Amino acid sequence: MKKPYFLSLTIPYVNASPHIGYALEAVQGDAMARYQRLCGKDVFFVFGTDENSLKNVQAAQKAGKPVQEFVDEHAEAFRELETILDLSNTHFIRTTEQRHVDGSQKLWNLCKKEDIYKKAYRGLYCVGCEIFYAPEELENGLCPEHQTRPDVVEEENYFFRLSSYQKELKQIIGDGLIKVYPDSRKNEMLALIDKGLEDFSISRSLERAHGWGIPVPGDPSQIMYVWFDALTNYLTALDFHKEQSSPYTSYWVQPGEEKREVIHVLGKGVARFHLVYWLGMLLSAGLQLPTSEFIHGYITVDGQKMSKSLNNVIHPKKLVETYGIDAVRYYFLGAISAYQDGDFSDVRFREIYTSHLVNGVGNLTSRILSMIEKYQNNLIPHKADDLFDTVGFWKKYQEAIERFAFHDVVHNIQTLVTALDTTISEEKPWELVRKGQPVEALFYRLSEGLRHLALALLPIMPQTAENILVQLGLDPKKMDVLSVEKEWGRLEPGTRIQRAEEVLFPRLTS
RNA sequence: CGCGGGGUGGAGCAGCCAGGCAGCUCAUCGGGCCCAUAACCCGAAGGUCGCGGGUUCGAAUCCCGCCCCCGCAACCA
Repeated sequence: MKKPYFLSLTIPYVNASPHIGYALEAVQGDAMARYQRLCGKDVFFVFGTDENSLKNVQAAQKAGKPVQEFVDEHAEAFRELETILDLSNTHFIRTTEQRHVDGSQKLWNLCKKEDIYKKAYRGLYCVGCEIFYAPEELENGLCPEHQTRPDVVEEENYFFRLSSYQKELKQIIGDGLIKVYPDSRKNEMLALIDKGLEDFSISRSLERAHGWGIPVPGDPSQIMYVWFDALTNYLTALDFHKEQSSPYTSYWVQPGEEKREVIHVLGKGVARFHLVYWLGMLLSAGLQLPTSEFIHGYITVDGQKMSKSLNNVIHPKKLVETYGIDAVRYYFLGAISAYQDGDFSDVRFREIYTSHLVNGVGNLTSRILSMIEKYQNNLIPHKADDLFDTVGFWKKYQEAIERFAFHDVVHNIQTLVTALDTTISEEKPWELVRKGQPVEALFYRLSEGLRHLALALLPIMPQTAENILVQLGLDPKKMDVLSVEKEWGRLEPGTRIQRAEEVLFPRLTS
């Protein structure tokens, strides 16, 4: 039986169309999911949409549409990322689904009674924005958006007693019971916990929420506020609401499994909610915790933060239309550090596209295949030993990808590309052929090396990788697990290559 | 004294936690090759590793102080 592996992305608000920041997370999560699947695991990979927020209500009003209609349309735009970015997610969750409503209420009810209590919440509220402001956010005491004086509003809300879990959370994160990538985020969270955790509000009045959202169990005057209605998607996607066996049982609980694997992928902005609030909620409910959390940085555009006011927001759909899915995936995974903020610029994108993909992977593939075609009559010659230390290559590759260091993974792949290119230049097969000297061993090494390259590219650029495998005369559908495929010599002599007409990455014209 | 991240050849970054020849990608210059998508390979130039001090045989790396940039600043995801 395959080992279960759960991986989630965060769920974005649907009040705007998806930008490349979300695409970064989606591609990173997808690369990991594909890698784990390659390792033979049974991967439950979910993403979805956060539709309960007041922000969505406001956006719908602005668009002059009923809220449900509005979120339906926008959820679809996010779901489109599946095809736009070639995501391999197995599930999709919308927080307006009934199973999510049921599951969220179930989690609320499971929390210890003493952890949820009512308290007066008081704050500065702007009627125009319909949000509360912290005093320091105001400009001369006025709402920065509307230039009006916010009202002092007080209402009864439910609060979650996070303060009770301070010690436990510190231990869980500090002792590495939950692995946090990268380390710097772990330290940041520990520092945050050390400063003291305050209880947080988990509901809003029905009125203030415009009646939109999930009702608090047993109190119809209150609507759940973000934490219990959004973070819970990780459970409800697994049909947590069901009493009997469900994906929740097999992927989250995994009875009898020694080493559970439950992974959240998220952005730095929501780290504290996932590593503090969410864990606190799970602890209170007596449920098992995730096992790792990977926290990526944000994307800037030409060195600046993406924002509507700067009008520099980039949408993945357009990017993919221009450069192709795999080029976009490659940039996000290889040209940006997985652990820090990264920059996107058109100039750099084109630079990477040309040097790494056109001149690198693409050119190398046609180089090798055309020689097999020309000099070996399209047939893979007899086997020869490994010239490229693929054992060492895979060791580094796996070590890097398992800590989500996709930039290292891609760098490793580039090194293999260079090694293959260098070998060709040094061995000069065309010269050997002219002189009538043996070339079979060299061609086997090159084509088997190319197979390893394609294998390594599967999580990064799935379409390109499969394309190369097909050209090598292999069937990507009939692949074995990575531990078997990464052995040298899997490419059988006599295999007929199927060289494609089109080039892998066309050169940019302008 | 709020928190975090960053400041490394022209550009973008790795290296720092566990001190030991300053590395990668791109760009530039010179050479080679002709299998390949005018691609590829080799070589060269280019850096006071933000600044000042300290520890050490030895510091980009550890310690102290300072400057600059970017996020976040807690019921605002």
